[in-house]
Amino acid sequence: MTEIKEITTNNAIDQFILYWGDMGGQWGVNRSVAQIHALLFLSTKPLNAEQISETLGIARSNVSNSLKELVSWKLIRRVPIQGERREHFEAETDVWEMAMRIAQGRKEREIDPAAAALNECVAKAETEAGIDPVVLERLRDMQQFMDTTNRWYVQMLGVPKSQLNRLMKMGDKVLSVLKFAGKKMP
Amino acid sequence: MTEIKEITTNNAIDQFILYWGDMGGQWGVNRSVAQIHALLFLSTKPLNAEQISETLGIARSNVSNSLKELVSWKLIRRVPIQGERREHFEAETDVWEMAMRIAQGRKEREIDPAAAALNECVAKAETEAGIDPVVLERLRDMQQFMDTTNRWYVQMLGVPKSQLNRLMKMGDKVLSVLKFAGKKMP
DNA sequence: CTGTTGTTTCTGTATAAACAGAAACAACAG
DNA sequence: CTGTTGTTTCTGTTTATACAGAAACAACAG
Repeated sequence: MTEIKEITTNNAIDQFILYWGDMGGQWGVNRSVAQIHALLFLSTKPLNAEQISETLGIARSNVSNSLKELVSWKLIRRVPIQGERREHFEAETDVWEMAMRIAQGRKEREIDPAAAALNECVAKAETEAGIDPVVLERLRDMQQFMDTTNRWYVQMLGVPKSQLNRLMKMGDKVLSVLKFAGKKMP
Repeated sequence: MTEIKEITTNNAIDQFILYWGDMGGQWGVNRSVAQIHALLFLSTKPLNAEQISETLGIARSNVSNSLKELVSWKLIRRVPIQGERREHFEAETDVWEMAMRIAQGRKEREIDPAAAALNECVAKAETEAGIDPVVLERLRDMQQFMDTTNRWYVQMLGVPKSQLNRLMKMGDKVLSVLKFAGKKMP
């Protein structure tokens, strides 16, 4: 495994790590975390912090923190290796499982607090004198939307992967099966 | 409308703007953009850049740029006002429409490029000698997952709001209607 | 108890993003 | 043509985040 920080990156694995790295950046995840995840995702055997640090050219401490974060997301797990003192890690390789875990994490860390904040706002608006009814309505719409989305989200997280897969593959065909009125694209 | 940068923020509208502002921060959107969006979302009449700048205590230039970005996301639109020289703006207030626009924007700016990068990686891996078949398989799984998700996403974006709403409200009941085998939560 | 190995927390530095204010630009009225 | 009003782009500063390296800490072997 080469030092992937170098400019010359010609093999697919390194490129994937690089891409995944700054893709993470665009999301809330920082580069180190995303790169480590990518590395473990493509690794055929568990790796320890040392190896990761060397492979990616990331400081040992940084690796340690990033691993902790990835574990908390349940995207990787500690794996005890026979006759080895130090901890090894391997990634969840089932992509559906992965996606579910990420979705779960984002829900807890971002969506739920946002919903709570919104509820607070609506509650305050309701007791507040002199608030324009139109404004109140908009806040309520927003709240309701968030609520619906959230419920849906939770339920989907509970659906087994295989069924979810099938459901998504159906795409908008579900609509015709459910015999909803109206045409596609109004 | 008070200067919402102040610490004392007791009314619901300002609080919403504040929340929305750093909620945006957690997403890819910066605070200014999100705050302006929030302000317009709750405003009962179109506002011009000047008013926004004063209300939020954000530099005129910053407001201008943020407005441009919001327009590009189609979350707000320019509204000509009778007998007024300067441009006014109003927000899309239908929350479903709003969500669709955001989803659309994120797809174009983030998901599509990510998918393209991934395809490149897989292509490279396929021509590459000495790549572990397991690794190749993982990359392909990832690619396929992304593809499925993407297609689904596109199709859902084409579904009229009312139907989407109904669909989401059904939640996991769709599964039983579709008579999928297997139980919920394996 | 002391040396060794591995992990975590802390601290300063570098990097990138957001932002204000200024300058440049455009449209128009008189 | 010139002054006025509004908009956009540019530039330097501020602020937040990521990060490396050091220090502190823990577990254990001998």
